[in-house]
Amino acid sequence: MSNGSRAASSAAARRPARPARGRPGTVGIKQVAQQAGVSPGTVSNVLNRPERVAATTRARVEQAIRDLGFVRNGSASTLRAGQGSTIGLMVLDLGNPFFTEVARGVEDECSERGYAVILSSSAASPEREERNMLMLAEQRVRGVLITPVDDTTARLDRLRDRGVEAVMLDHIATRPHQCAVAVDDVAGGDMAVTHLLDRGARSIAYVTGPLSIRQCADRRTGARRALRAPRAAAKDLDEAAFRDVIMPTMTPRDGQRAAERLIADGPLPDAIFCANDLLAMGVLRALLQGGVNVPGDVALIGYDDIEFVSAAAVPLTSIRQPMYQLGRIATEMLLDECDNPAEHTHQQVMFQPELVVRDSTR
Amino acid sequence: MSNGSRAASSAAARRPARPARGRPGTVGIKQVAQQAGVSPGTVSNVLNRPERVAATTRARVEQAIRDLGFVRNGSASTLRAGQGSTIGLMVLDLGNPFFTEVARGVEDECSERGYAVILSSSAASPEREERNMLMLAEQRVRGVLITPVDDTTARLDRLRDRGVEAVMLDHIATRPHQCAVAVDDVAGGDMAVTHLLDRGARSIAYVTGPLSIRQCADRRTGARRALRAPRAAAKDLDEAAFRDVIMPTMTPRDGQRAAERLIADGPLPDAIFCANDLLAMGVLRALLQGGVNVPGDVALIGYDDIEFVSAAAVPLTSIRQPMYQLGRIATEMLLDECDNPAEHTHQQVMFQPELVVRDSTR
DNA sequence: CCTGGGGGTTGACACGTTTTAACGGTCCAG
DNA sequence: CTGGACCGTTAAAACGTGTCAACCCCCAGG
Repeated sequence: MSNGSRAASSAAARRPARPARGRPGTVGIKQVAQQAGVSPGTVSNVLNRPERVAATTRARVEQAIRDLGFVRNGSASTLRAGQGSTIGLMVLDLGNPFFTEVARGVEDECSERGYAVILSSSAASPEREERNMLMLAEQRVRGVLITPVDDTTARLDRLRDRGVEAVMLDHIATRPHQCAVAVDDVAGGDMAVTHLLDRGARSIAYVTGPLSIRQCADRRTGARRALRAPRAAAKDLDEAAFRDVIMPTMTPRDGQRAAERLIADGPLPDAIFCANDLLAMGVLRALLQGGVNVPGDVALIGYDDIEFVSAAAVPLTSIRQPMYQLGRIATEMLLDECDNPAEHTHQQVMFQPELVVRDSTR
Repeated sequence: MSNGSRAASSAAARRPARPARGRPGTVGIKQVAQQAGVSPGTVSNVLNRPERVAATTRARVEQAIRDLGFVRNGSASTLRAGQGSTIGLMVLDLGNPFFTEVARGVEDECSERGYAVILSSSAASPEREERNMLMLAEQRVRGVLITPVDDTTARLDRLRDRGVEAVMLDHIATRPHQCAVAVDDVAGGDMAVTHLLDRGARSIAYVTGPLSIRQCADRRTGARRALRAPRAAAKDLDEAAFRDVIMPTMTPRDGQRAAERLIADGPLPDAIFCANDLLAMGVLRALLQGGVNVPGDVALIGYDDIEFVSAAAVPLTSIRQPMYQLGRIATEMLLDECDNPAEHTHQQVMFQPELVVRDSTR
């Protein structure tokens, strides 16, 4: 479908015979030892506990390492040590900017601490999640950061019995002996609707994806909570002022259709709250095309605060989630758990979202 | 900065003592063999060449594997075999939707073929690239997909000498004995400007990032080529109709500033070509705010065709790059090179971009 | 001069798997 | 009845590193 036509300018050169210097990777700890005139054990010490070896010897070994271009064999280390220095990251959907930002945080933290990240996407399929989890287990990852596709608790417990720690991402832990990092979606929904009420809205539509998605449901719960709060009661408002528009998916196109439906169905609400910035951008477009003034006639607020909403025709107010931080903190917790499991206490960190006000509600 | 306040609801449960079933991961091929009443070698055969072992024996072994929850130790396999089944993916910037899409393609292809992906970001820093490359080498990856931060050819050659194959992503190979996959940016620039000319534009501004970025420079080259083409000459146009607006970075904010400058500087061009959709969205916003009609007064075209441009106030025409395909094909080429290096021919595949016309040039 | 001690280094073994040559058993053909 | 071929299985030797007990040497103290 979207594949550009491929023009192979493949003049293509036959691979030249491998350089004569022998099979690659043959430079091991032994060769280094020989070159430096020490025993293999000493080389290993230089690599892992440099303080135990005399400065002059160390220098000699390090020189030999450089001369020979030695690179430590991670498999052998891992095999011998019983544990490696890689972690697994299993996300729901690589196409979603949310997970991309999380991944960025994870990668940065790992890179700084000398860990490697094995990336894996379940693409929301339990089978694929299962398959990739097995692969991670085979790789003997130190731990796993996972956004579970459904209730994966049983699988995670099995993993942990095998020594693979896990931290759940953007998901509440169902068991106490489990780390989890999430953002408070109920608070986010509350925050959004409270803001709309403060701006004078007296009727609100909630444009969302399926309520079977936890995030959509939680944000809705928060929204309705805001309508029961004293602040709303003082204005003589209640949940009757609230209306759902449920779409099957959460793309801009869905948002557009939702707004068209709202326009067709009769009197517009004062404000629209979208479960997602992509939906919000679609809604915005339909409203503008329909001659509706934003925020004059209808105020609009999205969720996630992805980069692009500030560049929309009317910059969108949104609820910001600390996505990058989410990744970093989760990684920190996981590595802490790995490094000293003895005194590690399982935590369930809940981040608070943040309201970012822009023109669409001003 | 952007970290939501963290509210640790860390009632936190002390980790329960490890289940008594002994150290985890202790289930090896030996235990399976004992349980099934065969020798370790047979278990290995069941795992790797099932056809060589009698059906009944195989069933017995498989049952034992299930009963014990055995998971093959990848490190040991890799150590013994001398090569594993992971590849490295080194991108320039995980925040860029372009690389995200590429990564999605890579991950899908690998997942299907049973490979694991180690994700790594150089964040445009040569030091970090070097550091992470070392890590990949230690992991004994089968090969590397890399978007080089600068001229990394020397490093890549060293890698290849150690048996790590490499395919360059979105970059032209400088040596023939090297695989590379890229998109033809010159053609893309040509395509964009040709389209603008066809629509009747007689003066064009090119809003771009630094021309030291290859992509920006190539697209510009293509744009100017279009102005020298017969089609342009027939309309009595030449390169004088072309103007650069160079910004330090390529965010929506930069685009906005660029457009403001164009408005301030005097007569607007008939059309604006942006090196990037993010820039284009900023330009669009500034134009609309300034009361400029798009496409009536000024036509606008972006580059990349990221998902959001179709949801902009005026849906943007853009040049689509087959990002997902780029990742898949590159992975295919790399794995092919790994699987039979003997008869592998190095290819340099150049994808052709595609024009996607929307309202902003209609 | 002898002894004790300690820092520095050594060498052998273990990690879990794959591989290969050798082995025993079975069946068929001579 | 016997020799050989074939099939399935086995035992043992690697892969490259980390660990640890033992060892060597040199020096300080007796």
